[in-house]
Amino acid sequence: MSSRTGRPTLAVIAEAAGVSVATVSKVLNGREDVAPGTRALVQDLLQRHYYVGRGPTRHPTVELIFHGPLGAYATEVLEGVLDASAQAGVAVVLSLRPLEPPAQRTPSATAWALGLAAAGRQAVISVCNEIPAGDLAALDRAGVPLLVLDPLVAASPDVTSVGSTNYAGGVAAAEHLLALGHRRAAYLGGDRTAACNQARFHGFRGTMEAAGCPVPEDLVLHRRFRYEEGLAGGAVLLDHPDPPTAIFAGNDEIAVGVIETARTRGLRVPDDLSVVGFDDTHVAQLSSPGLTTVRQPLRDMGSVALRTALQLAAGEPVDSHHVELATSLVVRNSTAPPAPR
Amino acid sequence: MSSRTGRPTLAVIAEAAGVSVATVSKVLNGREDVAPGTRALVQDLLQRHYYVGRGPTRHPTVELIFHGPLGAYATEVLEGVLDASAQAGVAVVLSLRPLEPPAQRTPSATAWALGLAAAGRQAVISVCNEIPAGDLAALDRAGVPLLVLDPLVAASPDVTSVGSTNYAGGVAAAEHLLALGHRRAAYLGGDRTAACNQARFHGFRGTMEAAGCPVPEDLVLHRRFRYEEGLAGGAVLLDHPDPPTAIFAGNDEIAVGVIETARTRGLRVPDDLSVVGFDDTHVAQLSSPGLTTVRQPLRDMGSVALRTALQLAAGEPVDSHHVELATSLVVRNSTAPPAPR
DNA sequence: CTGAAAGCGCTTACAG
DNA sequence: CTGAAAGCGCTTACAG
Repeated sequence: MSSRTGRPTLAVIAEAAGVSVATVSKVLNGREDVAPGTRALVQDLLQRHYYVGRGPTRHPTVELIFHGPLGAYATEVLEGVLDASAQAGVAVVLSLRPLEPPAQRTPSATAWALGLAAAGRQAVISVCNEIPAGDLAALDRAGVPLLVLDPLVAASPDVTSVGSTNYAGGVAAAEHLLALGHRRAAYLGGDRTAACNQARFHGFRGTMEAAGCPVPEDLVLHRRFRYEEGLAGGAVLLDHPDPPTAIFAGNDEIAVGVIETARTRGLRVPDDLSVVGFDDTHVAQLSSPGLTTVRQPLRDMGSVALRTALQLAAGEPVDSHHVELATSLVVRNSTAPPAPR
Repeated sequence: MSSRTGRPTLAVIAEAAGVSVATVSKVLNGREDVAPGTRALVQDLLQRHYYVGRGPTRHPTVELIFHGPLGAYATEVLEGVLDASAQAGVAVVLSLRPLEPPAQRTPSATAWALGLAAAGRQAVISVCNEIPAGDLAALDRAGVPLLVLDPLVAASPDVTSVGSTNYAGGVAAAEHLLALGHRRAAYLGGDRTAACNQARFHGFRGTMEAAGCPVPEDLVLHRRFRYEEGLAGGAVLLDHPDPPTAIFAGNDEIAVGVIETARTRGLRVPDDLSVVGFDDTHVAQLSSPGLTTVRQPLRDMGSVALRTALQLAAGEPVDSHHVELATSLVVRNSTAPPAPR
């Protein structure tokens, strides 16, 4: 019947419960001044009738924003966010917001942020981006909290963010290669300005250096986090008159590109060249040979991001404005001791 | 000021426009009985004040549902859906709904569908699934239209769906291999019951047969659309006493698995074995050698799906309860003439 | 084409 | 702890 009549109203519930509309309203709004028995009864009836009210607050949503093309990285993050959101009973609205010069952006940052607030977003999760100051201010004015996942710029105290231990990951990659006996290793990274890229590089270079195997400057390349850059950057490194015996790539896609370039030159991986990636996305598993890589717990990062975003939305204090989840080395078949000279 | 006062109300707009609240309400609801000048004025003011009203209908959303783990396939579909949704001004809520036995499902189909309706979903897009009859009926009762993208079961007139020309894709794969001179080809497909898998297989087998090169029954395997199945299924096919010179895989992931298995056996692709995939996702490009594959326009399918879903939501008639977008063969380096015997 | 007035669904300050 | 009553934001049938 209630399906015939459309959505149930408070009046219907009140009628069924034998209480006033006001009381039902109180239960709905979590007021304290309701007797436990009454509350339980009303809550039960609300459920039974699939009461849903109106307005977006009844159906909380979080906006998850990616800024570039979606790849294997996005996929893992997404699964983590969706897992946590299902548990929290929050819907996730996905959107793509390419990073354009502010002037070209439509709608303006203000309209965009107000639109999100109006649509009832509890919070915004922005993945892997250097969020424009304009957007940040607009979100703030609109009262929508922001959480940055895997921030591209060093974590500022103004912005809450979740990342992984990129520096430690770089250290682990170096230690692995050193243990195998490599003394001459190269770094082929992603965007020079990205904090994660910098941290990976510094962990790697510092560890190699401390072991007496400094990474020569001309074996360090910062490109972009893409397969094509692995292809091209790998070629540059392998063209070196004294080429490296191992290459640590800024992410898995770059690593797979390097492997492909090695292959086209008749080099065998790992016999003639060792390659280490970063991320441990699906592409690392599909790679041939299987890619030794530094695993980022992207799924967990997604889950933590969502939960933290909801904390911010609820006005609860967060433990720290930036947390990092642990990376770990996953050894597969793309690394081996260097070929004897 | 309006930011201080919270969201603007109709009264604010009416005041600013010098008309009554009733008139503003009419403009908002698209009523006819408003003078064009008045309408324009009010609409302008509504914009300026970022009027947003309340209730979900002001902020239309479409629910996009995936049923398995997200992979490269999902990524492409997603981008297409998001493209179209940005243009249409509709938010996309993403969710994962694993296909479990109905009894184990929480919440029940009814509660789930009513929840979607209550949250204001204009429509549901379900990707690649055999939608349980219970869900279907529940959505229907809740008044939420459903669109299936790449349906796993043959398109029934009750359900609107968007797919691609799988049969033609199978034909194209066969023709390509035949043109290269292959006479003994195998099929390593995905789920036997999936309509898309069946269509690919039948197009392939029929074309091979018509050319006088029937595909032997023991060179046909239906497994699942996964890399691991390519690994294992490829081994079975290559273990055949009279192994095929080419394998047509049900999707790219399977194809990459086959290539890997070939490699571990010292077979070179394409010299010793040709492999054709299906989908042309990112994994086909990352594959080494680059994978020859039948391209599904997954992005376009996503866009069409969203637009069609909105048509259904608006009660507009759709051209056909099922449309298929064209597949096309993308030739890369995993196919070549068979090695001379 | 416009708006006064009645009404709907909900919330809240307050009396009991 | 409960609910009558006032009020808010919006919609709509209807009079002009």
